[in-house]
Amino acid sequence: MTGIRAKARLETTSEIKRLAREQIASKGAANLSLREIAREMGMASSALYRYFASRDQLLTDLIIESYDDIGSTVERADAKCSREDLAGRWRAVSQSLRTWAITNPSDYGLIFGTPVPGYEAPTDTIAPALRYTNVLLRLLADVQAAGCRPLITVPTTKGVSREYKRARANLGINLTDEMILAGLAGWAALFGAISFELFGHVDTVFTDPGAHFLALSEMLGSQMLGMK
Amino acid sequence: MTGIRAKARLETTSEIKRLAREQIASKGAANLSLREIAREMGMASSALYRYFASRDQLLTDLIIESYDDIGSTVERADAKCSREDLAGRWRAVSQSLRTWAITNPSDYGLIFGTPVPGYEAPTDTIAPALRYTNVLLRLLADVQAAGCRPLITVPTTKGVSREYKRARANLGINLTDEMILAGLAGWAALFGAISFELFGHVDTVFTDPGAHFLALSEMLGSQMLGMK
DNA sequence: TCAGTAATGTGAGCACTGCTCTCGTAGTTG
DNA sequence: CAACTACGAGAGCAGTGCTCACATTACTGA
Repeated sequence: MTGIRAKARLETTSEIKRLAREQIASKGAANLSLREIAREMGMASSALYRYFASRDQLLTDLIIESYDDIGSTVERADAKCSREDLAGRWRAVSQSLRTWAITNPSDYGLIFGTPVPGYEAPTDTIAPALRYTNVLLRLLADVQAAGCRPLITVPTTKGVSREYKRARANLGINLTDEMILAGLAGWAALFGAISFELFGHVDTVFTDPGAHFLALSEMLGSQMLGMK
Repeated sequence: MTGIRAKARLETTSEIKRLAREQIASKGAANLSLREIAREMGMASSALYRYFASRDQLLTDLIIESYDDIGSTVERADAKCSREDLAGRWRAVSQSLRTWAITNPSDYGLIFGTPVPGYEAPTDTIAPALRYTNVLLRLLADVQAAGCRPLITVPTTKGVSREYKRARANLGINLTDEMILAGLAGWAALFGAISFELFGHVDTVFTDPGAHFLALSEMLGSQMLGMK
């Protein structure tokens, strides 16, 4: 059963992934080299294909792990707060997002950066990708249930409410149009700010982007989303 | 002066760039192959190095062109509006941003996607990169001058106003803390939303992301930024 | 227990990549 | 017209992902 091979396989697999992450961090996903991994491990490059069908498969596995990592990080941050402390939960979630992104910049790039054209995200990635999303959705539901109202209204554009109706169905939630718009706006602002910071678009403007990010998330939570 | 060579050089250079963009669009920046470009042009691969010092140099040149392209697109959209029509200008700018991104997805990815670690953006890219930013900054300045006030206040976090003071100096602008925060929030939300859409993170949620984007930008402009 | 099977590692090899170097040719310029 | 320089060709180097035939070695069922 749990013989020598099964154990060795696990170890080899995770060692490959570890070295792959190292390479991606130092030289970028584009320059990930299976041969170099094999060299570092002292084995023939062809042996790697016993563990991963291709370079793309290895990358996909790393992406799934990263989704799970950010998912559990955000879940933990949210779980630490009292359920009624909505503003505190929003703060915890947004801070944990940025912290995770800064700690694992190459993983963030892997997930939220430029995708490879034609790379169809395998279905295996969908569930892990939903974990961090669900934390926000649950928070929004709790906000709505607590009677908080976002400080905004939805412009009466034809098609918008139909689109939001569809979103409710697809995501299995029951949020008002205002809440959906406000939630997506906050979500987009957080990730936009993190991407700007991580991808080097505000280097010349800020010296302490964290201070701005904190102000941003406070503003989004308390004022736009109306959390108390 | 303007001999046969000078003319041929311009033509060859732009033909290389054209084919490069084609390749990036179909196979991604990571899979851009100089040899394939040479093959398609019917010339030796080594000849390409008379025009671009390296693959990276070619990519850098493409990035600069893209910055200029998005910059002029946004400038044109803004210029079409009456100066006093602040809400109209915001709408025009944000719509032109998304339209450009959707029309040129690979260029958007090149600029706003995952950067290559260690790739130091050459100084040549700074000026073109500021063009689209400046359109927003001028709009924010006009909004402030018109007496509009964003519907938000800046949380009194220590360090934030110091940071915004620095931003004022670095960008050569004179906006209030509220306006800076609101402007950056709106900016981040727009790009966050575009990135989510383009990089395939809302595929399963929306069928017409444009409707949501319009609602988002209207909300950001009229309510968060307080444009009239 | 022991033969058969399946998992694992090897090394050669194919077709590709970016890039360099030498060498000949053909525009340009004093 | 001679000297110079820009340009293109082709060979070659070191690297890549991936495949395949071939050993070896751990597991497994009779």
